[in-house]
Amino acid sequence: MIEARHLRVLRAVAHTGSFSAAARQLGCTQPAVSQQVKALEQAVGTPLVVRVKRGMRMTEAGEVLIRHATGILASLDAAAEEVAAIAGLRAGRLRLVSFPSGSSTLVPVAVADLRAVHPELRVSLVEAEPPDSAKMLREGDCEIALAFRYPDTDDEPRWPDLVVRPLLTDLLVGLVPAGHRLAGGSDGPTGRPVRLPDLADEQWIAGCPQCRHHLVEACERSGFTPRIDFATDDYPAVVGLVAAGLGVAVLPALTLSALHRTGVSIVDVVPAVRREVVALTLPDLVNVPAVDMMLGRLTRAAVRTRSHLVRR
Amino acid sequence: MIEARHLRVLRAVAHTGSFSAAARQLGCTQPAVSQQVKALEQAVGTPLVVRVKRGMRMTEAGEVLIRHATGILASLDAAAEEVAAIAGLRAGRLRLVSFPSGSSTLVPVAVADLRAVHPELRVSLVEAEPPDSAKMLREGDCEIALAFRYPDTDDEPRWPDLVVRPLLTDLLVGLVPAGHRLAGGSDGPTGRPVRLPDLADEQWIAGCPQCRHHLVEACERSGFTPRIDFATDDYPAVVGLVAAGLGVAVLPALTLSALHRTGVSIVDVVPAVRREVVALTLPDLVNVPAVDMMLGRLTRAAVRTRSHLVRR
DNA sequence: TGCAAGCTCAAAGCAAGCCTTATAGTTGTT
DNA sequence: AACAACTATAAGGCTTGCTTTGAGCTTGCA
Repeated sequence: MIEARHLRVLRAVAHTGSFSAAARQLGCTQPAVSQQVKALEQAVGTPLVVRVKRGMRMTEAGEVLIRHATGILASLDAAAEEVAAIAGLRAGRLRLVSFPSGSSTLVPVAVADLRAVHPELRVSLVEAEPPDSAKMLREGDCEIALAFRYPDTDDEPRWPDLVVRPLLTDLLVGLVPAGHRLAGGSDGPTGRPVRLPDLADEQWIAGCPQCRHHLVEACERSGFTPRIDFATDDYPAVVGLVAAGLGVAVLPALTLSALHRTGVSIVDVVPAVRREVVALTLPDLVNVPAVDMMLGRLTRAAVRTRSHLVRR
Repeated sequence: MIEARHLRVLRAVAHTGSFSAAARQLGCTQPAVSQQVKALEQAVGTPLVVRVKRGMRMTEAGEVLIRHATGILASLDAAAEEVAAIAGLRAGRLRLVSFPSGSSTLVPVAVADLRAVHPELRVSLVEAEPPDSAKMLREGDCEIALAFRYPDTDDEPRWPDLVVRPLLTDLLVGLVPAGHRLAGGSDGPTGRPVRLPDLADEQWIAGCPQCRHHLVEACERSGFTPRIDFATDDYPAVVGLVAAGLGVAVLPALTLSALHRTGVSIVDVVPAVRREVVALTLPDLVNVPAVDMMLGRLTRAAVRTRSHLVRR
């Protein structure tokens, strides 16, 4: 079986015309070259070089093999270079999946951050909610999935087969129309914290399915079932609906950080309800440079975003 | 450094989708595959396969490497096949150099014999006299050189650095015009043998330079200097000149075996003078299948030719 | 639910390959 | 004639590669 090492040695011999010179070029000793050539000759079943008084000469088989070797070794180098480019973040592609409020907050910051250092790395983004995003990750449709979980209600180790990198802890805040009896200011929770039962009689506007599901559970733990009149994934719409006085909402603060909040008032909710925003990836992928780098940038983005979030 | 072995393993893994299946395909155990993949991943600095629940999946770097690997391995196979074709005499080229009387007698028989078995092998022939033919061989201009030597006068080990394969022992015979006082029949030495001094007073027609040189030496050892009126490499011309009664000649029997010998009479010369016809090649080349095969065919041709030669 | 089969990984033992050093033999050069 | 350069060979050490064995895990079937 012909190995690349054989071809490298043969090429050096053909190029230099001597075993000793080839050894110097390859950075090894002359007997090593001698042995490799002999091994290759035995592998192909015919002599490749002929020792003539003045230096070496190739046999016909040797010439043929050299002609192939140059191309093969060039292809090998090209392959190594291309892989190295991917490993070195000078090329390649990284596929992200994120839930909507993550893709509008953490992801843009992290991607911009990464692009400043590695502009050649192509990053793609698809939106999906947590149950689906982990599935996409497992099926190889992306390398990193941003997801969230509600630690207090979900069974704790939620993705046992995945690498879970915590990014930030998001806080659920209440959203009431400006002028509402519970309203504070519009730029932050300036009014008194509200308890969920205080909102038992309100009309509700809910967000994404999982958030809605968790909201209903939280309310039921507080002793009432929220009357949900609207449910939409579109958070600007939620804000608009609340501002129009059509109801109240309890949303993750992260969803609000990228929105205009005119006409609404944000209030703290007690007891505090948190959801944990995490980045998920496959165990094998944490060693992929692009994945590792992006995870780091997401963490940095989370740190920065955290301080910009609606304050506790 | 990427080795061909790595690529073969990676290709098997990518093709089968599992380490175990790849091991079965490669004829080794599964840990061997696992180790090779790990070694390759370490060599390129990034994971190449990601272990997902159902089988294996390639990372982007893995996909890139696989894409190159198919081409590289195909090139390697093609190279091995081409070299094997040369080694197996299904292709390639063999360059012969021969002195004229060899190229008109031994070579055609041997080449035809070889071609019957290996029609794809291309054989080329160039004519050169012994001093030059050995030089061409040493300089790589041919693989086999047919040459001759006069054992009794030349210093015995004439080509100490070459492989000398004796083919046949050629006998020098006299050539006199039909009807000459020493003439016998025309198809063989039917007359009495002649001694060189018997020809001291004749006019001489000489052959190639080396033969002429040796002829002069032989005559001088017999006590006279031949009067050489004509000297030519063209042996048909020599026969013609003798037939025309312009002189006598002493030629190797081999040179006559391919010629019409009308008008001349062949006589033995005593004491017998012999030249040894040999095939020369470089020591390394005897292991080249085409060379080895051709040397064998030349030997067979010599055996057959010997019995057709003008008899003792 | 329990069991069997298949897959992967990790560790250890063994064999093979590779490289090195040292030596001898040649050739060409000073 | 001595010297320098080159190659082939042998022996030793070391790395590498492969196999075996055992364990953990998931999947599929009973």
